[in-house]
Amino acid sequence: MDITEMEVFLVLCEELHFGRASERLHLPQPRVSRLTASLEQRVGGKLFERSSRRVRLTPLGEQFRNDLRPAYDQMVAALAAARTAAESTAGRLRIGFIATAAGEALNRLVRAFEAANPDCELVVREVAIDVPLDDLRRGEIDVLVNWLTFDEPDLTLGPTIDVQKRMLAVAADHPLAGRDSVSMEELTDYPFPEVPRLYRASRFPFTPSQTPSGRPLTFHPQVVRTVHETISMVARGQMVHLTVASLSRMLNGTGVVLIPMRDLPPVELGLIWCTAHENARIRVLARIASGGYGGPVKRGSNQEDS
Amino acid sequence: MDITEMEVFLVLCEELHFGRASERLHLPQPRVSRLTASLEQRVGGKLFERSSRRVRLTPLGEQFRNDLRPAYDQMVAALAAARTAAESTAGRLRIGFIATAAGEALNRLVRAFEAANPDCELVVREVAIDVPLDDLRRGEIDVLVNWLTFDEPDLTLGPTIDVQKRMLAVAADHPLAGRDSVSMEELTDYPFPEVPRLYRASRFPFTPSQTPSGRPLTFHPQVVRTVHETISMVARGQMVHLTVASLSRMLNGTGVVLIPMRDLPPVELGLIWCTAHENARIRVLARIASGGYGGPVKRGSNQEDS
DNA sequence: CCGATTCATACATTTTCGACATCAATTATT
DNA sequence: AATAATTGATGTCGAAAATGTATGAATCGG
Repeated sequence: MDITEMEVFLVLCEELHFGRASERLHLPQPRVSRLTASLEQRVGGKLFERSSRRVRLTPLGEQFRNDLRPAYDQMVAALAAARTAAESTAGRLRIGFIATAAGEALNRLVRAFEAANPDCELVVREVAIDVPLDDLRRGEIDVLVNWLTFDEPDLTLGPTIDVQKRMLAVAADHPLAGRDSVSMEELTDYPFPEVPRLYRASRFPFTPSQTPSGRPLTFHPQVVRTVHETISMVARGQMVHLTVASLSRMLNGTGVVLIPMRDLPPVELGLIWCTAHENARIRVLARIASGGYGGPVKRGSNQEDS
Repeated sequence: MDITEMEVFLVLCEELHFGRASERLHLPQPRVSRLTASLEQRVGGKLFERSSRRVRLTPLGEQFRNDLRPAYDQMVAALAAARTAAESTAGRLRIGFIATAAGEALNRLVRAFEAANPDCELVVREVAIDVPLDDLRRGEIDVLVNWLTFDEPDLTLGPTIDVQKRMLAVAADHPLAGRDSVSMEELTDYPFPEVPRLYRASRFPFTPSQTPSGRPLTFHPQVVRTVHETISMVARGQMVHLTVASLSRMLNGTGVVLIPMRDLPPVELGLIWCTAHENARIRVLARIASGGYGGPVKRGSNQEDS
């Protein structure tokens, strides 16, 4: 079954003239002859009744045209739809973010994208902090806004949209509460929330498992799932938490305060997506996000830690 | 747009394994790889997310599959239906016959065909004596049962199903009525019904326009359209008519009698169809009709006048 | 009877296809 | 942690198929 044969057949059905059909198809006329003959052999009967002076459909040809025409149109439409889906921004883009990542940087990005791509339906939703990549891999979201600390082989680390200084969250009545800054070395005896495996096995641990000098940290046995659970635990003095400066937004009246970390570099907030699921919408979002900083960064290419 | 690419794509969608897909498609595995890559380039985006260990559809691939699958199935079905229509006897076969051709030979043929091809709906109807080929060419009938006296370029003269001796129909009180036989040479002064052009420009005139010795016949100015009109005119002595022996069936009580023609060869009754519209049903009918006499005879090949 | 139009065919060239060997990446095994 | 096995991608070469140009054959109008 050859698609060219069918295209020739369908055009010839309309033109009923080999010469005109060949012009419409941008094919030499002998080819129209041969392809028609070939299709007739494939079908097993004459499709056209033709002399050098007149071309008409046979009953068989008419039946075949009636059956084939809608199928062919549908096939062309399917290809066109796929091309559109691949190349146009029209469609839907689902952005997932972890609670801590919500902030002005994300809002700016979303607004800029919406303004530039009114034909794209944008869905922005929060994803669980402990399993954000699952949503990405299952295709429930298209892009994840998270700390760029992973190095997964199937993911692309996109542009950075924000950089956050590292802070320690402690209860207001914690011994460290009044300090101007804190070093990791001082934290070995305070329990941290257990870090999901994902954040441990990273190119850049969001929460290190030991201090720069190599001493292990202490981890609280209880699993916390959301940032609010963590804040609650910290407020009650059950644990301390390594977080980012922007968390202050959420701390009003919680009895939790932030202290700058002296020996932890800032973390980058950025876009992450499945390399295989990349599409025009994602590329455009990444381009907008990167602003003047260049295009998306594939895994492996070392992104600079500011 | 290449059909092989799509077949590979659809099979790969099911197998999600290049090796198994290549087996099912009877293609070498490298070709499956290349064709998939080619389709992806055509579409403009990745259709599969693949590592050496796992193959999965991307969202784009899934959409494309959902769109393409029904179109492809429909296309395959269209081709299958056409092949069936071309090669199977299932369907409808419309046989047209002229009134004079009705008789045992036609009945036998119809019964034999019906018995052998119960899946074929047979329609047998009478067609006008003056324009039988129009019905054939317009596709209102598939096969015509008529005297094999034509030589039209677009028609196939099929097998003979009956041979009829030539008779002259005259009124019972006609001067020739009592004769054992008549010669053409005796008929120059009796008016014949006007012969449709079709029957004049033949390889073998059903009604000659002159006697064997070259003397012209006389034709009645009035046009007769059916055999019954002719019988009526003959009965009233308005004309004589060159016909066949089997017409006697219709003459009971009409006051018309038949006299054998001495110097006119018998005519063959046979099948005629549009060469371009030939199909399995027609071929089978022709084979049954020809009995032991061989297959259908194409125009040009001189059929023996018995 | 002649010329114009139109569909079919012949042949040289280019392209594609199939088979094989091999590479690169990933995972299971030891 | 090192190794073997599996799997998809890539390179190459001879064979086969498709393609384009030129030409032939049939029909119709004048």
